[in-house]
Amino acid sequence: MEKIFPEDLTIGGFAMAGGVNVETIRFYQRKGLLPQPRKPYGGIRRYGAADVTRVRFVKSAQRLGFSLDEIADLLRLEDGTHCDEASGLAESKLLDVREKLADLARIETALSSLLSACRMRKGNVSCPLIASLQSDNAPARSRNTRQECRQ
Amino acid sequence: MEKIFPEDLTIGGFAMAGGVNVETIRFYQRKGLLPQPRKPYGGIRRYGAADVTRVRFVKSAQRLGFSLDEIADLLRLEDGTHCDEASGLAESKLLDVREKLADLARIETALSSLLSACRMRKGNVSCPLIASLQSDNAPARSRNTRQECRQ
DNA sequence: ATTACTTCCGTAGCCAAGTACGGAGTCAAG
DNA sequence: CTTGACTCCGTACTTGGCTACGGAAGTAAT
Repeated sequence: MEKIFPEDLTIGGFAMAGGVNVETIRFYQRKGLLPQPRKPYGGIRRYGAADVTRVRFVKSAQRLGFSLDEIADLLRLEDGTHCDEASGLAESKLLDVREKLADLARIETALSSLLSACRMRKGNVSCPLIASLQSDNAPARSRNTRQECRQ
Repeated sequence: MEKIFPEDLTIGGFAMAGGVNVETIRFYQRKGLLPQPRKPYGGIRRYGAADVTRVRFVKSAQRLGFSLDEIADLLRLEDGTHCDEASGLAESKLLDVREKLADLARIETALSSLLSACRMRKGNVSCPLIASLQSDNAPARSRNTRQECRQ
């Protein structure tokens, strides 16, 4: 009832399970994002659930704006490096992630308030989307910077 | 005391204020991400604070994993479109943003617990970074999927 | 008016991240 | 033991997002 394939996908099945295409798998192997499993003597390589997990992680992190190189860093954190080597990296990534969280949260607020305002059809609701990512540098006299949804 | 230039940057100053290079400004204009201000008769275009705000928004959204096309969508939300046309788009972007938030939050948790574990030098702390983005598809029998930091 | 610095505009080049291609080898079914 | 589908591997092409280049024209200081 759980999972039928425990450890023996070919690259085709692996790609499908990971939601990417075969060439992408090979590309990631070349970049070192995925390990290349031993080839059983002139034969065909096999892949398991851990590989699928890993490729999905790559794709998710990518949607969050990390580059493949940054993702490689993250993966090195998880893999067998010493904790003390890793922790500096982890720390900087953590700051990075927290900034992204804050920015996203601001966008979320802006979008959802925009939506609820539009839903109750008040007309002329303000659309503070762009302003949502301001935070630091304030233009102060916002004459023409604040725009309105045309009812 | 507030801002010295209210509305009259040349493209060079604009680019500098936005933290991008001049060519990027032009590129965004071609893509429709920035409006091209009227050219005052065979002369040179001027830009203001609102433009700077806008280009910064683009850069921030990009760091969050949005493509220029998606950002154009977001900008259309803010600009003069009808609320009712916009709200469908806003809704789907909101879902998108919320997924990203959740993923980022999971990464954040994983990173910070990794860090604090490493700091108190317990040795053999687990590195649940990859697992953090799992949520839906569980490989169930995690035999070799869970790895450890080598002390 | 000359000089030095921009701007303008079009076109071309660059890098990251894939995606496609083609020929040779492998493998399971019939 | 052939056929069809797949793998392997190298190389080449594509797309998105810039970045650089080059010549003409504007502009500011000397």
